[in-house]
Amino acid sequence: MEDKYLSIMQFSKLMREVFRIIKKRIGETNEDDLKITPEQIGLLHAISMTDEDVIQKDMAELMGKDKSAILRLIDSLEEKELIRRVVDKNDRRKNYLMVTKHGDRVLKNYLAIVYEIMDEIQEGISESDIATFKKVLARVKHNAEKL
Amino acid sequence: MEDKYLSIMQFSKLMREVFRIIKKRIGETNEDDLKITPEQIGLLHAISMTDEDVIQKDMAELMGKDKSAILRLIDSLEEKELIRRVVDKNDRRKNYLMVTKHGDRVLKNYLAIVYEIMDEIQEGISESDIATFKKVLARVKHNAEKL
DNA sequence: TAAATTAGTTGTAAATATCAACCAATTAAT
DNA sequence: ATTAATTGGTTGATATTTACAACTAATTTA
Repeated sequence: MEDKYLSIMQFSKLMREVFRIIKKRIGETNEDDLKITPEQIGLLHAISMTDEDVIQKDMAELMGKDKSAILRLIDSLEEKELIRRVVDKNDRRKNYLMVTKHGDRVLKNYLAIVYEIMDEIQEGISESDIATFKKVLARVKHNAEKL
Repeated sequence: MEDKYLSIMQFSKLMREVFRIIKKRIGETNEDDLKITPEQIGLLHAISMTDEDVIQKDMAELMGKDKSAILRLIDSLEEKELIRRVVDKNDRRKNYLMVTKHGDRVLKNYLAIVYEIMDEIQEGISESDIATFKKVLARVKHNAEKL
């Protein structure tokens, strides 16, 4: 009956599974810098990926979270010296979010582990199926944004 | 560079987006019974879907969470009278988890909304692409379980 | 019968989230 | 130009979820 639908429940579980694997691998490296929560790395990654410099408000919108939630994530990233708040000279209400060198390094190392896992997780799946998967995902994302 | 990989970060964001939409739609219905968290409905759904009667330990394994986390989710579901704990007569350590009529009703109504959203979210995607998507997902899940 | 295992519970602590109230800086309106 | 409104960020309060460890009670195994 629900066969034609993507199952959001199964999605959630898969995500938990993947983050469990990431956590395990990170633990094995003994690199304390990498011991960072999914939410924190997600935000760091998002800040690092944007084409333009961003302020806190931008990230709240981009991540689809309340500005206070973002603020606290930023606090935790700043405490770990992975990013820095830089006040806009022209509009002193705004904090630009800058990734530190250390932040770059940590992100890179983290992603290396993630890609390693992704390689294993995608084993046996053809490139064209991966492409289709990504195409569907992009479309779903597009459709979802309008709702 | 990271083009051949599925992006776990984007995945997370999409999931948040979908749950945001669900929450919004639920809010519009004004049905208080449906105001239930994603984790709670996820567990209710999982309990309802199993072929055999399950105990708490089973759900912890199935959901990939600590047994105490499951226990507290069960507490919250029981408080809302969506499920009931029933002690096994032969082994009094075990609690079978039974979905109440009310629980069935709430789950059904919730899923109706989810399916409605899924219809909109899958618009413009061919059935064969959806099928491929699900195939990939199943394979990913399978691969992930071994790690 | 004693020891080990199993299922569930409780305490504690951390992380995340939202909402509302608030301040300070900036912009718009009268 | 002064007041009013808006904007970006912060704080406080509260709720949910999670894991880990220590524990109890019931059942099995030795």
